[in-house]
Amino acid sequence: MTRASTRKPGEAAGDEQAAVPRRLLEQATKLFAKKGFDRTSVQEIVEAAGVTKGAMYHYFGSKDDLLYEIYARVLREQTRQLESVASSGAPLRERLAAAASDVVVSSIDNLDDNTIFLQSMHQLSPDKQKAVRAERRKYHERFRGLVEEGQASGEFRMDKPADVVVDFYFGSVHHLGSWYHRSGSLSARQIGDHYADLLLDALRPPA
Amino acid sequence: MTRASTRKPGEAAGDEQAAVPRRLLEQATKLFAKKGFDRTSVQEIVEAAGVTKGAMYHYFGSKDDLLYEIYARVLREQTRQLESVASSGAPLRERLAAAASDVVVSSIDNLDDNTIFLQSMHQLSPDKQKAVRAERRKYHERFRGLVEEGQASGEFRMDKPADVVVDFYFGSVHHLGSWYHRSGSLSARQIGDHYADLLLDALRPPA
DNA sequence: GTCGCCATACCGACCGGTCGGTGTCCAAGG
DNA sequence: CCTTGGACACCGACCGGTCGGTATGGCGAC
Repeated sequence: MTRASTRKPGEAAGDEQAAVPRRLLEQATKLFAKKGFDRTSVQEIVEAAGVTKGAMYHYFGSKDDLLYEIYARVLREQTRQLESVASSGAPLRERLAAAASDVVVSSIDNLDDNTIFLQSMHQLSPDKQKAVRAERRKYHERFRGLVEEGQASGEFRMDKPADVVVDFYFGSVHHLGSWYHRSGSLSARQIGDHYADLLLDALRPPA
Repeated sequence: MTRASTRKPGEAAGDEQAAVPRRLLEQATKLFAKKGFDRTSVQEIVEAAGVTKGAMYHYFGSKDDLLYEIYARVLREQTRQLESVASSGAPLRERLAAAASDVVVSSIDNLDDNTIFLQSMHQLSPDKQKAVRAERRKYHERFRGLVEEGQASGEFRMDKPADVVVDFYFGSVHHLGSWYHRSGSLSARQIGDHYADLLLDALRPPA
């Protein structure tokens, strides 16, 4: 009954039939963002992905694993992007502005992941939660390094601790999902640039 | 077995034996903040409060109601505080700075409520969620009014939409719970003043 | 008596995870 | 060429346990 089955397992199958693990992750992301982790049953996920529980527990050890994989994917991508921007040869202010704007744009592009991050992280098992926090911490530290660099060079004000500034900014970023809607009049890039402006201007030395 | 029961219901009972609804709300707040709404069973709440499910369902219609009451209490208090600060006769910048700093301090004083707000709002029934959002919206609009007032008078930059600025700032505030710890070296008021400074300085007209 | 307040016992729904089995493909043996 | 066997991918019925909510009854105050 399975059509087009002359396909190597694990192989990408054009753009019609995605691999099962990917479909699972994709649907789980949507459902977790819409109803929350605890309110989404494994049954719902597998139905949305068009498979059965057997398939899911074949690829993932638990429902927790599913959530963890979603996090890990997002974190890897954001860290990669930050590293690439932060280590370019551009002037500091430009690098910080680009990093600040980019993280907004990518957060909006993947609003679902962002929402899940916000709402469901504390529902992970303690050890996996620790792993996520560690990765996240590395990201924040890299970003903080940029702020400190500007403070050391005198470009930025020094009367605000860099870590407070970083938490201040990422609070704003993480909360995008609670108010941003595609139907709004501002594009993701516009929001990103506004946010980056606000951050950079808040960092100007006081008059 | 209930001692000291010669007490009018609804009456405050010294400082030893709080009223049952209050105890329920108090313990529910702690547990929701620690484990999340869905992970906290009604059984755990009533045990922590020293009563049984019969008592809880006598005072509250559902587990949802408990959560809703917690929200409503916080929102009433924050709105009251903002109104009082915003309508004083002080200069605009002082009023906005006070409002911005106060909301940080009160968010830190009640970190549990703040955490719950962040994590569990979407688990309310749709109509109650709507009620909470409406109240919250009123709060944001009042705050935005201050920003717009400063833009109209030329004190603040006009190239950033006021609602973006407000969402930017409250994102930061809502996320305090995810990083602030009492053990840190900064007091609630210090954080509040830093945040208010960052907001006010970000609003300075660009050079 | 009856009314507010609460305890106890219990129900039905549902959920994450398991487990024995099935269909398919490929490689080796004859 | 056909057979065998076993690795892989997946199915779906089922289980133990938990949870929100309810029905009933008791008890003290008026």
